[in-house]
Amino acid sequence: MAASARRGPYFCGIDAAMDVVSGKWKPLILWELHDHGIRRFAELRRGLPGVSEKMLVQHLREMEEDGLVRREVYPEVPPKVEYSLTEHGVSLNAALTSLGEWGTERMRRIGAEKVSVG
Amino acid sequence: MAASARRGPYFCGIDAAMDVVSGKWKPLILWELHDHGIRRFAELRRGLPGVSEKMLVQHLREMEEDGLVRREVYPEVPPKVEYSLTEHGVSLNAALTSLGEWGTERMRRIGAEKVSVG
DNA sequence: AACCGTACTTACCCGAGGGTGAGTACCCCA
DNA sequence: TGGGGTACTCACCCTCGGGTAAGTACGGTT
Repeated sequence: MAASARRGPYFCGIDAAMDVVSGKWKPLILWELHDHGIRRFAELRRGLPGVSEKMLVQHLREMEEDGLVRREVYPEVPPKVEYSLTEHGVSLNAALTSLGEWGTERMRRIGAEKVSVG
Repeated sequence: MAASARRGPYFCGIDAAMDVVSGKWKPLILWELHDHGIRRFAELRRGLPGVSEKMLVQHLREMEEDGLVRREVYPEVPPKVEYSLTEHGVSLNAALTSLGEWGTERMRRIGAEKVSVG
């Protein structure tokens, strides 16, 4: 508890949306889940080069709380947990596409590099 | 110097766009300038309830560096500085509208309050 | 018996982002 | 003469987001 002071009050819609997406890895998680449909914890970890397990768990939990991500646990002996997007997660992703295009255009403009997976 | 480690490398376009918008007041500044066209420093300060002068200057400078904001100084005796959006600022604002709509919808869903201007 | 892989939790630490409050130079107005 | 308005700068402080590293319970592999 005392985890987050989220859920407003907000200045505007942008503010409310940013609250949910702010976090170093959240847009990437969103994209990864949108791209693959369903991902297990370790798959996500491998898909986000550089993320720590702590942050991945933490972000996933917050996104679950915010209704963006669905978490399904299989009570098997080697643990198995599957993550996927809810309809709200999907629609958020859609709302982010134009921003993504703007960012891509900006990267082109300023000649920024992409992070390499190494 | 040593001001910002911005300008990538980025994971993706979202990342590049978020870099430019991340900052407590930046989306609000963007909106305020889009809404009024041209604003002076003190007008912006009054338009963003709660912002400190330090943060306002700092954000405006970064947004100027990032090519979002145009800063015009009039060498008058009571200082006069006018801020407005560049074409990149305008297009970023446009790219943010769908996100803003998503956020507004989310506020409605969770029943979040708006910040009151007092 | 030792080690890897699953999906985490816990404790600790650091730097940056942001807030507070003061100072600056000049003018206008009461 | 003093207070308010213009647009800032500077120094200090403090929270918190994020990183590192270790521990956990269980089984399959070598």
